[in-house]
Amino acid sequence: MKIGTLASKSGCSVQTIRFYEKEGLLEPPQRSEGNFRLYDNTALSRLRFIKQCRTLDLSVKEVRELLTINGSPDSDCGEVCQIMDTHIQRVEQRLAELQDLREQLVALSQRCGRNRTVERCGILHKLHTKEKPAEKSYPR
Amino acid sequence: MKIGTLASKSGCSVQTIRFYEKEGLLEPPQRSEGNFRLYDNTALSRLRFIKQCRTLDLSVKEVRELLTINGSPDSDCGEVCQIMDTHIQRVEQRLAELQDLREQLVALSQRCGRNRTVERCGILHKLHTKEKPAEKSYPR
DNA sequence: TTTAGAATCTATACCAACTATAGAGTCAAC
DNA sequence: GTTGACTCTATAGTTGGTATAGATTCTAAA
Repeated sequence: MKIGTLASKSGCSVQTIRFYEKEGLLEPPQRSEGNFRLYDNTALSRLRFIKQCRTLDLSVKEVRELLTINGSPDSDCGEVCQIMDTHIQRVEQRLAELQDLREQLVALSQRCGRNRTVERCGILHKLHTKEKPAEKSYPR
Repeated sequence: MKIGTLASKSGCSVQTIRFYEKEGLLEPPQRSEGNFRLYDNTALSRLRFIKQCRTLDLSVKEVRELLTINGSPDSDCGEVCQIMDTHIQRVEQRLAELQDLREQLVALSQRCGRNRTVERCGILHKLHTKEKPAEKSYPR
């Protein structure tokens, strides 16, 4: 099948498929006489695996690692578990940060009784607070 | 004060300050004879305001809007409230997505009893599931 | 058979919000 | 006068794609 067919079967865009190839997630496929990429069902499976991983927010690098590990079926799967655990921790940390952020935002939002002048807006006032805010990081 | 001093007083890096200037958040400051940027306390306040907003994950564009609004103290603050409300909704949506994601990841992680071969790893097996996953978006 | 349109190709630029580097210039102290 | 800290501009890199441009290739109707 050509790239457009693979795209609709996988739910990835054509550009994304080419991008994954460039990133080494998909192997360079065969080419037709006219230089069109030709895929088989193995490629489709692999692409679905990749998409599944990306839906779970694993990075492209992690997906690449998982694919490599997957290529040696007899080694043990410790690295897989490791990657997942690390990822879960990342997600949980971000979750905590966002919950905290949400609270701050809601509290801030309530400081304005609405329909005030800019000069008297409680939100802007609070944002102008001089305190050096505590160091917090919201990466990515 | 020079840019390094402003950086340590504000908690922003020197490069970030120059970046904010390029992005129109900070006005181009005076320059010394040797072409060094020279800031006053007004610039420091403004930068702290910007940092506060960024800590709350408002986009640079939104911060620029807030700064503009802030420049006309007599107009009403409806736009401010609007920006905050929209932002809160965004944060809440992302929060919901992440919670869902976390559940999926934990469930997936539990499928491997650890110390298996790659071939028998429940995580990898599940990731290879052929089902076309439901459309979900985790933007940004 | 011609020809229009769809699909594909490569290469490049763009997004956000910085961070990092190179190579040059400025300034203070010893 | 020279070392070293600081600053300057300009450019590239980060992540995971998306969006072009311009050239080919293929397909289907006239």
